[in-house]
Amino acid sequence: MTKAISQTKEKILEVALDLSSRWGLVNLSIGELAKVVGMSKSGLFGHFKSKESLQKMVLDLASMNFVQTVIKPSTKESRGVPRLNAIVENWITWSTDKHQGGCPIVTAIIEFDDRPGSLRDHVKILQKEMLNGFNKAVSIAVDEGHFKEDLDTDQFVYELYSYMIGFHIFARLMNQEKAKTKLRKSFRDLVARNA
Amino acid sequence: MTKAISQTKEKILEVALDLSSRWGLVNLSIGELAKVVGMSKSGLFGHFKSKESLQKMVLDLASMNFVQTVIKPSTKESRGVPRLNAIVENWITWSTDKHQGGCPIVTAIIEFDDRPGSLRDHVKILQKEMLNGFNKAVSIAVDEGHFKEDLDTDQFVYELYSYMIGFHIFARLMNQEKAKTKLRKSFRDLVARNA
DNA sequence: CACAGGTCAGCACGATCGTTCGTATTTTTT
DNA sequence: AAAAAATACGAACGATCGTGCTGACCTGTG
Repeated sequence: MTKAISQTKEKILEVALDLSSRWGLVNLSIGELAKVVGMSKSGLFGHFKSKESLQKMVLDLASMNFVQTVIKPSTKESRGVPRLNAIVENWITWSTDKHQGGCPIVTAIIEFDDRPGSLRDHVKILQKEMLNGFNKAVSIAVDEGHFKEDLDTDQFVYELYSYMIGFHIFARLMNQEKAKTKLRKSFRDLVARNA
Repeated sequence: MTKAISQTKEKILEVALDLSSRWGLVNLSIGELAKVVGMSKSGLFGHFKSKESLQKMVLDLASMNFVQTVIKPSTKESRGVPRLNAIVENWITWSTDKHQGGCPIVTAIIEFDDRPGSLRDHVKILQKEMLNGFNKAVSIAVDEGHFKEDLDTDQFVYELYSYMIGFHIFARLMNQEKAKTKLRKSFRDLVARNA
């Protein structure tokens, strides 16, 4: 399905991801990217047939990294609340330490929420996948008896997701040290009130 | 304190605000803006001495509009929870109907959260003012006896704010019709569990 | 050894960026 | 009415944008 990616291309995408986490995917410049990577603009461009294709690949790398950092480790925790808790903790790490500019997907979400085109569609799909994953994790917690039987999982996910985005802003823009505490408390309460 | 603003300048800023709600403040182009307004690039530019000054004024207009649309009408409601409820309802209107691209400040927050400079500082100040206002409104509700005496108002504001941002994303990117219902339910629960 | 394919640099393209300048026209002040 | 200030324009600036073309170098297959 997924073809092998050359070393150079991989290197380029990593740098591009880091840059776009800070400056956004829209403003990612090929010239600037080439300068940072240390190769010529046209040489770099040759790896992607268009800027849009580059952006899409950056987006996919971001998604892969997100799954690798936030989702996958959580599956090693036991089903239900512990697993949800791991997602929250991994999100804190991901959002704080993994990129210079925080979660690159959050940036993309806001950039593309009113920018029609194939990239918006792609972001939307990735986001829907993530929300579906959250939904499933919450459903598992219901099955495990951690939450009440008639839990509105969509509502639960909306609240959890909102807390996570809120954390991004409080921690990054407002530089609030206490953002982690706030997110953790919000999560504990969310779990408690739906048990 | 604030000097009068000419009609042309006002018109320019209104268009600029609408454009930037869709495409962001960073990507707001003076040439494109001039085209939409219907005047020359240099003529428009003359009103502002730099792009940064233009962006700052757009930001201030956004802030003024936000206060006018979301905050000020809420003060006509009775103190405490009704007033908070009005803020949420006005936010839904503001975020959905007032601009082509949703709340322009949300866009700016994400754009500038990792982009050092005077604009970031400005966004941060505006946001801090807003959060302080929220905090005060919540404190009033405590005084009115709507919430428990020992309420952690910072935590309350964090959760409320997160729900509002979450609404922006669910409604705009995900086009979820049910976003309004979700935000309203979240707010009702937030109020109930802190009463 | 020849040849094909891929990788990369150099150069150039048209477009657009923010900004400056000089100038004509209008408005305000004296 | 004369002088000063504000307003808007067209043209041009250097820089950078995404993209295409050409050719050198490298690698591996026949």
